[in-house]
Amino acid sequence: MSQTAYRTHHATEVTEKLVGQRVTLAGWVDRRRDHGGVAFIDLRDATGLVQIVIYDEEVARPLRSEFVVQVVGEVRERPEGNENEHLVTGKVEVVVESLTVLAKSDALPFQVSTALENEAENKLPGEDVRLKYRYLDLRRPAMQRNLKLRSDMTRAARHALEEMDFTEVETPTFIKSTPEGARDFVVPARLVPGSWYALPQSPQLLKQLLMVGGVERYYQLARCYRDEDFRADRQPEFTQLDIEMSYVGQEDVMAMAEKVIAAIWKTQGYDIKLPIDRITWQDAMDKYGSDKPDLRFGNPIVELTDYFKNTPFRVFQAPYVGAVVFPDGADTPRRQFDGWQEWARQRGAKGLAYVQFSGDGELKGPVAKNLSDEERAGLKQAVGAKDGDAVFFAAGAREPSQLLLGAARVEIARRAGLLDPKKFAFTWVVDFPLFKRTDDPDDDDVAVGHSKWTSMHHPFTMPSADWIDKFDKDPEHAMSDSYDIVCNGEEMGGGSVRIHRNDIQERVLDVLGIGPDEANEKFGFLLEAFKYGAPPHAGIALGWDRTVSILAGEDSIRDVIAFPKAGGGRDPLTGAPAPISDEQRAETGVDYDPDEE
RNA sequence: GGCUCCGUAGCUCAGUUGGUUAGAGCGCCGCCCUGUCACGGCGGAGGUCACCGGUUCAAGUCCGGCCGGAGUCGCCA
Repeated sequence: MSQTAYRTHHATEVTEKLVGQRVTLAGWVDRRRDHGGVAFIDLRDATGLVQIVIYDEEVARPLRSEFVVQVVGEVRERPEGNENEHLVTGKVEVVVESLTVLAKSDALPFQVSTALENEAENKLPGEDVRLKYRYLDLRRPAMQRNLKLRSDMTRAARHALEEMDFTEVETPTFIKSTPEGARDFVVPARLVPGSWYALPQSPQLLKQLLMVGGVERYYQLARCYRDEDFRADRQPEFTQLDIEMSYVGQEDVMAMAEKVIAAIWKTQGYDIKLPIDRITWQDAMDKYGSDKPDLRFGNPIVELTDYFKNTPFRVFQAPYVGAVVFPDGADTPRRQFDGWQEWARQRGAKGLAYVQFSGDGELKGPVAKNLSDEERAGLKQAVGAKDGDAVFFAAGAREPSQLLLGAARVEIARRAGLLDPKKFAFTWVVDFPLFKRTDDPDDDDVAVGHSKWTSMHHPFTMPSADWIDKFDKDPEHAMSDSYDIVCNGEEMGGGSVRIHRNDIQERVLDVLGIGPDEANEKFGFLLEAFKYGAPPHAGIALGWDRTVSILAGEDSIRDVIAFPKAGGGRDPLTGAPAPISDEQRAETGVDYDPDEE
């Protein structure tokens, strides 16, 4: 790193090579160890630590944690036996000639010392405290690493895309509300009282307009906004790596995306085997009870509907019966199985039926006695269990049962410690249905559509080739050209071939219950653009925060965002959101009523 | 909006069956210490047990309410 007005070197550049040289360093006092007569300071900068030796008590005594200091001194080898093998700079130290306090620090609300980073029992403060003092939290090496990782990934993605002749285009963040399904954040338009901008949930329609505009290969790190409730992996504003291409089909986009993903993972030394495996949406649901299966481990769901078709057990007389093996779970104490019941109830299920295959081959558990002799005899083979395993069952409607089993499958693996964050299992999920049934067609909150059908992806998704002529005759079975990229049970991103013809777009909208008037009002600009020669196009968007958190091995996307929001959209640091003055409010035109005057 | 969990010192937490003056580690302040590296020693400050009410001779502890936080379901590319 280069020399600046305040330093000649960074901390970790101070190694044996510099012994005998005079250096000037600047950084924080990470820790002070004062022995009276001699004192040591760990000086921390962006690169790491180096030990400073001070013989002058007057200089050492006033120093406190997180003081910003500039140190001039000579590099020398540490005395025999005083090396610190944990530090890159552990063979040397800097003997202070002069030390300047550039800035003092009050006592900290929590400790940020690097030394505490490696101690497992050192617990982080609560997230609210971390976010209130985010600038201190960011000094911690773990956060520094995450921000650097994110930057490295961004650079790699940009580089890979530029190599493939993509053009980065910025799209506006004050737009007309685009119907993606989520609630929009809106901004009052002062100059047009009573009117509002929406912040984009994604640049979907804008990038399609870019395709019409002749930008054949577009990408953007796009900030997106959705006004929905919170989760650990959800923020009201988030970033997508948004990509769109003209004159391509599904395979072209997937091949391109694989190159980008491989380049990103390569920054951390991982070589991803290409092409990435694929699974159909139906298989993912049937085998893993999820449209984003975690494939770091096996143990698929087994369907037993046929097996139990003549069962005497009333609970299993259902449209769907499935099971998932709980390896070596037979000896689980009753209390823990009760815990699983509670776990299932929290997910909205009535419970989680189970049996145990004890070591002597006997079938135990509350469900066992309800089964016929024949069912008991063949069960082990039917579900693929072995002696010593337990098996969980779900029975009822197909999809909720599969989702429950899928969640149980992951929970079993989690408790068994099989979810290694340093192992990455990618898969494409393909062959999605075009539509899904809405639970409540009369629900006013449904942003798009007033029929019993809603888009699985979004309303601009192209039906697959063999459904183009008939998707509106049989919406239930119609398939689409869309694809999700999944890693470790998380949806990293998704995309689709888009509709570029108004006749198809209108038929899709018709299925969704959106008539021509409503379509024109909401996105007539897109339909009009399609009148003037729209090339076939397709694209994908990667949820960038989530992608970074996966590669960083962080559970929460907040740990890879410099200044994330806390729950409820609060920012504990700045206090946003906050009330505005009456004057500000009046200027926004929020209270404008066209019927007055 | 539903469900679960949490709220005790600056931070992380303990606090038994309700029982005297509410504790620990780290941090902070003072003094001592010439080879430490999560240095050490001695001393000290720091608490409306989130808040309101109730039961009780007695409440951090039990009950009701309320506020705040986290997770999750609903919701959400």
